[in-house]
Amino acid sequence: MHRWSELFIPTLREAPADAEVASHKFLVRAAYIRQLAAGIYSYLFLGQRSFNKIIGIVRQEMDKIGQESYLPALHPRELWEASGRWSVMGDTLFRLKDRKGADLCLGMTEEEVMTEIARKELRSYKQLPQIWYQIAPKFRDEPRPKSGLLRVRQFLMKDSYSFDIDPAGLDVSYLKHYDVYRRIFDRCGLRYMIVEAHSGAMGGSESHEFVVRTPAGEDQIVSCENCSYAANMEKATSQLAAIEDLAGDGKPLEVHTPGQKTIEEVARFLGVSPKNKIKTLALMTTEEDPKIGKPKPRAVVVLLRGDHQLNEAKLSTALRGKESRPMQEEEIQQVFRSPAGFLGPVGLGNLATVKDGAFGEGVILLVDKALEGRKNLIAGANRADYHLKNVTPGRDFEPTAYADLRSVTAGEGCPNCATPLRVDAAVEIGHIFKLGYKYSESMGARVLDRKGKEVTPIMGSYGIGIERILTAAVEQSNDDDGFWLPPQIAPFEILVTPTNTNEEKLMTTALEITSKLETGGFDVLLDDRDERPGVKFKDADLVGIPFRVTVGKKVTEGTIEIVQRSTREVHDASIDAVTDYFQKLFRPAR
RNA sequence: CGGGGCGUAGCGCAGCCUGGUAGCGCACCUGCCUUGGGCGCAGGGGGUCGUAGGUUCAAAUCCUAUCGCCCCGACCA
Repeated sequence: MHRWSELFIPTLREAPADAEVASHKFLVRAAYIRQLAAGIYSYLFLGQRSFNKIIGIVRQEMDKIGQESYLPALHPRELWEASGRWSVMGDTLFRLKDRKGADLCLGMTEEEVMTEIARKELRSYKQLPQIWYQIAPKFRDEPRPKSGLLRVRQFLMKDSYSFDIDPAGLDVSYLKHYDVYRRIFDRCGLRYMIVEAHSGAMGGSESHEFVVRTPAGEDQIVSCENCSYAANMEKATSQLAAIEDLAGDGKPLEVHTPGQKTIEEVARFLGVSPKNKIKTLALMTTEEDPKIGKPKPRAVVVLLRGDHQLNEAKLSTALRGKESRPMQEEEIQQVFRSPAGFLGPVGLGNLATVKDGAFGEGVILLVDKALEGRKNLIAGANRADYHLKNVTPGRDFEPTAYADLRSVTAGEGCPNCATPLRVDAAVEIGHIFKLGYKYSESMGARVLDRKGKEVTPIMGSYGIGIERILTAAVEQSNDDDGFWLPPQIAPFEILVTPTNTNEEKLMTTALEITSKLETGGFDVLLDDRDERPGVKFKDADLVGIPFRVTVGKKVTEGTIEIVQRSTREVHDASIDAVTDYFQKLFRPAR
């Protein structure tokens, strides 16, 4: 029997001053977690119990499609160099040296280790498909840990990896995960959405995120309330209302725009809408120079409609997976021979073209599709205090390529049905995606197919953030006094509260009810502390347990109270009927 | 990485500007009292003022450095 008086549940009356989001405040106040360092948390008794419940559900469902394993968190550098991620991951990868000076890192995910096992052990198509998973800590040296458990440097992840002989096989493994994830999140009692996601630059063909809408979230998701369209911001597209082009049929014409640098300033100065203006962004990327075998900088110019925002994930896709950064002032001078603020595409020499799917020499000029077919736009003249009128893409400059580069905003038309889209913040709790051949190829995993030919297995990878399930649940269900969890993931399902432990009748009844409920298969916590009722009720409201049985004065009439935390609904039940009551209530969920 | 803020008892904070005995509320311990929404009275314990250096007769307070934590930004040229 779990007696509160003997347990370590240090609830707090006040939240730590630096807690901003509800889940952070309440998980600390309710004694689920304590912070050890930035983005690093200890899980106390209640928190760990809740995580164990979540892990239990995840494990039970994952066992239906995969095999559990447990991989090291400490990885040798060589493994990550083989996949190329040692350099790609930058400072987000925790790195350390052992006593001999050998480089190691702490795993962020385990593609390398899983693929290493596959490379060494898998020989034949007969061994495929495989789905291997684990539930283990992951480490990421986030530039900015924040929001309690939402963005941390160490966290628990269920990660799984599939190996298939061909893309059709991958489709099956992917779908299995899709279905199992739905069961997992359903069982965890979350209200979640499934959205199309950016699959990363390297060959990922399909990807879905499982998200929970909450203002505390860091993801932006775009969804349609009319049809089923839903995607995250990195992937979302929309239909745009037609824009009336400015009149004019001449060649580009310089106009004096003294000191007018920003889109808004220029538009106001010229009396036009930002929608008739071109936004010119100057960026630098790096690429391998085949002649010298070393990376060299490469200029990228991006054009967007004046009121649109660049989406970096889409840009990265358009650049074949390369990262980029804004140009420095000197670099802008070099490429444009113009101060920032008056940049434009007209007259840019040395533009790259695309041949055989690769960029040729020169400046890469990427133009957002929203500018395709537009006419008579305003753009910078590459000269201080001047802009150009009558700029028409395709006539006055030739883009290297048109691409979808902009972020969708709320109210734009759904790509399927034109209904205005909504944009919401959300927490990502799960992500599945088709990796393709990236790791199996780079790390040299090969199997023989039916014909005895060597082929590279195709992979998928799939993650679930354990802590985020709890965090999202708290964000979804809280009020001023605390939060309530779905019984399936709550540390306890029922809290039994005798209002006065000094009254023998109350205590014996509370003990009796507690043990009956336990016998009935419920997880029960008995609040046997010698505290005033107010204190116990406040704690009861705080700690996330979805039901409370109050044992008070009415025991003399053979009655106790059952309180549902979510609604605060109270009803009386006879002492003998308590177990029955919960059995009926819980049966649908069990 | 850029900008801002904060480090004083377990938690929340005051004191710092204007240098001179380290305080308040909650929590904790003891006793009494109370028992349906963080009750009351009395007594008590607990702090290297983040760390290091400097200025000074004297530093929580002024100066410098450093570490930690939080927030905003890191795209609109």
